[in-house]
Amino acid sequence: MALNSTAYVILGLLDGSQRTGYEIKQIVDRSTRFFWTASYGQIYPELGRLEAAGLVEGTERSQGERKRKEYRLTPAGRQELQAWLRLAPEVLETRDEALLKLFFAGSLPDAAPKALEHKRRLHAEKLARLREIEPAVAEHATPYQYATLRFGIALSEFCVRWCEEALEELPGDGEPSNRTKRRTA
Amino acid sequence: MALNSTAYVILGLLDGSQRTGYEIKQIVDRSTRFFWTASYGQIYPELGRLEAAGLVEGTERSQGERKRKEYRLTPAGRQELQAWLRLAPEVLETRDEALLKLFFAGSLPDAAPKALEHKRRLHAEKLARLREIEPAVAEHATPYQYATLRFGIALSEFCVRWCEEALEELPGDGEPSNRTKRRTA
DNA sequence: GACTTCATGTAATAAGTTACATGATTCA
DNA sequence: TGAATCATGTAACTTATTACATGAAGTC
Repeated sequence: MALNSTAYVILGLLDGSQRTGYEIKQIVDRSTRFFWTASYGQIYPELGRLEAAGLVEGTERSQGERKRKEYRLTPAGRQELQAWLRLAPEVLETRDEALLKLFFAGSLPDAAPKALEHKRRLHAEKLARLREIEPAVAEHATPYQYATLRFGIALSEFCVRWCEEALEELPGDGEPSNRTKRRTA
Repeated sequence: MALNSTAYVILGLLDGSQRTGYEIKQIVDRSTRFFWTASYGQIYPELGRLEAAGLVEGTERSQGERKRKEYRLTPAGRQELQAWLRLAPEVLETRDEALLKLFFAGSLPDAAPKALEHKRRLHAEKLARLREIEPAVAEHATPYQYATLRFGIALSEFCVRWCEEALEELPGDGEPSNRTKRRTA
């Protein structure tokens, strides 16, 4: 059937519960966002395509004047989700701007500690957000969903620690004006 | 000037060396690829735009009939690179399909150990590629470039270990037919 | 002579973000 | 009554991938 990744996020979130596009977006933002994002501009058109393909089914649940369309998985949609789950995952990508700046830190004095400090801060912020949602996930989500969260937490902790250690090991650390290493190769 | 991220990868790689688009792609594939990718479809058009903006300068170095255009950084290009290095990094994104499958593992019996095994394998493969290039990087690259590589290695090791531990902690591990947890919430 | 690498580029497509437009309901 | 939240959707744009087309030079 060749669906895109957003489609599987939607199918997965609809398995067992009926949800609106808005609710799907809310859940993504509080859970999969940390390793897989989706925007309204993807979710709403994709819901339409999935409905046309018979993988989800939408029901109007408008209360009064307020429109609201709840989607649920069809048997075909569930099969599609399971078929995807059986395939070996391939995508494993990262975009880390702080690391890119560290990579090029030879082009500007003092860029390395700055990059490491910022990287540390970004991981610490992510860690804080993950810890915030932890109690709710531990109670309400599946053990697998909780496992992905614990992975995110452990990973962020590791990254924060690594940055701190790298900052300490940096030659000339502490003393701000001591910038030696330069490069022209 | 509002350049895109590919532009900075190019500027960074041209600082100190003249290179062709082809060489830039080769270097990206062996270094920044692990945290920041760029394809030919981005690199060649971007080199054209950067030249039009006066940030890089290309020189024909065709040997015989074989065309070859080497680019080098202009002073304006170097300033642009340094200005970018001074800004706080923001982008920190991950796309992890294995984690997404673990997240939805409640929708298919046995999906969780499979996802974890695949995730472990992907990290182990990445780790192997990073270790392969380590000696060359340790010798020829800047200490900052080497630092980013060591981060990649340490991170991959962490991920491999986490997957192994998670597999052990999984209820019903080892015995293949013992799949309990299901979910319909 | 065949294969690989060096080398440049474009076209088509896919994926993803952001901003906008609209409006009801709920809560303080 | 004013702000926040619920709710749907589209348009414009940016970003990125993939495949294609072309051909010289070097290697086995």
